[in-house]
Amino acid sequence: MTALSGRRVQAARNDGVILTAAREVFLADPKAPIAAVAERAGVGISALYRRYANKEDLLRRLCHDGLRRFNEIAEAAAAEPDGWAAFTGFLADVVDADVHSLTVHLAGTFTPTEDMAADARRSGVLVAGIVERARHSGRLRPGADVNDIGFVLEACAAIRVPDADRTRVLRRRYLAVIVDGLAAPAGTLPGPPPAEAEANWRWRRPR
Amino acid sequence: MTALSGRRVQAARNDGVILTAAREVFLADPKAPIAAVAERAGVGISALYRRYANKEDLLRRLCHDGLRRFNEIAEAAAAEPDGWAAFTGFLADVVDADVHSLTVHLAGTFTPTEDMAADARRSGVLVAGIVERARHSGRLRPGADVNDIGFVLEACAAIRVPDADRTRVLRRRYLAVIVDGLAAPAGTLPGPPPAEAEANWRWRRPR
DNA sequence: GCATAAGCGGAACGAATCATTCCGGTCCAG
DNA sequence: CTGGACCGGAATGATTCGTTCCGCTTATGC
Repeated sequence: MTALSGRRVQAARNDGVILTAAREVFLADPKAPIAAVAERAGVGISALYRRYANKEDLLRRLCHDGLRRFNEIAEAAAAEPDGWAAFTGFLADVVDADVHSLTVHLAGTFTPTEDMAADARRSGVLVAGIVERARHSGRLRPGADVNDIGFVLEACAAIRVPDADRTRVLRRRYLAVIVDGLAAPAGTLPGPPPAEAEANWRWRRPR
Repeated sequence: MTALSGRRVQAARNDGVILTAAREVFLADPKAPIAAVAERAGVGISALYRRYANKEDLLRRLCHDGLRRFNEIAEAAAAEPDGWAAFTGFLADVVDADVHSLTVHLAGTFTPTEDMAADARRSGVLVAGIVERARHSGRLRPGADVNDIGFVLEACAAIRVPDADRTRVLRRRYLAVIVDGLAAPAGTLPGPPPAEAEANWRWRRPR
């Protein structure tokens, strides 16, 4: 018997426990101390340092996971045949996954790896495709731009109340408002859309 | 001659300089040290401590000023005869004044005074009036609620790029989207609107 | 003129706060 | 039986900040 109730299994379980604990803690307070994560996970500090060389490593991992999750969702949206449904479904899923709160608040606390930069480039491509299909469906307001998406998600991530479930519901509420605003056959939007540089600066690596 | 170039005048000028410096610094980083404010203002730390007993006092003052500014804008909106224009103009002005970024991020770092709580109550009343008039104009989407306003403003305040002017333009852009979404004759909004308690918890005083 | 003190710059101090290391322990694999 | 993987948590050392303090400058009141 290789697995079952051994020290190894316990350790493997801790891997997950620590990661979700870290997610929860840093979601609530991006500047939280490492000790808070350990406490939340119900493990000692050593269990953390055995897995990650330092805090920055953990943060990087957390963000990279979020980025990958984002890309998964974006890829899933490609499967939806209706371009507009793909677009709105994509936004809703990303908001639900709460991927943005983390990446947004943790930005600048670590230097992105080349891998992350690559994944970030990939999300750009994926989102561009989703927006293009939405535009092609004829329901997307003219003037809406690929680079608007990140900011829209950021706006939703800003919605917050102490209760997590309620937060999700409220975010959906305002996302609905925004989506309707993006679908409106209304006039032109004020100001130029964000440049790519304005949308992606978080993932840019220091030279 | 009582005023002109005396020590008194210089001091009075510092009052303003310090306040705007503090606003700028804490807007950029809510956890900024007091020394950063002094540096930005081009004065010594003593100049700060001569005016405010401690950091919390300064933060309170800053927030209270913001709250008062908010109420001024709300009162000004009452002068606009068209209910819908009053509503949209009010939102635009508040977003431009950038009143929310401060109050939102600084919440919890100090305990509100009774005066602030009173002003907060007053803004509730003012906003309720504005929303009521918007509803009466027939252009406000059914289901939109008074307590939605704070969250909408919070969402806009989350929009941020390094350049301040560009930030203002982008915020206006997404506010336009949201306003169109709030005007849409579209279907009902998902989930119940925020309860008053969810909208006002920042200004509640600890018992 | 001159003593007084308001107003101020900035160094010094002391309390926290953290990331990280280290020192035993525990308990499976071989 | 035993070496080592795994872990809890105290100890450490650096850093960050709020606040205080000291000495200087210069209006101002007499």
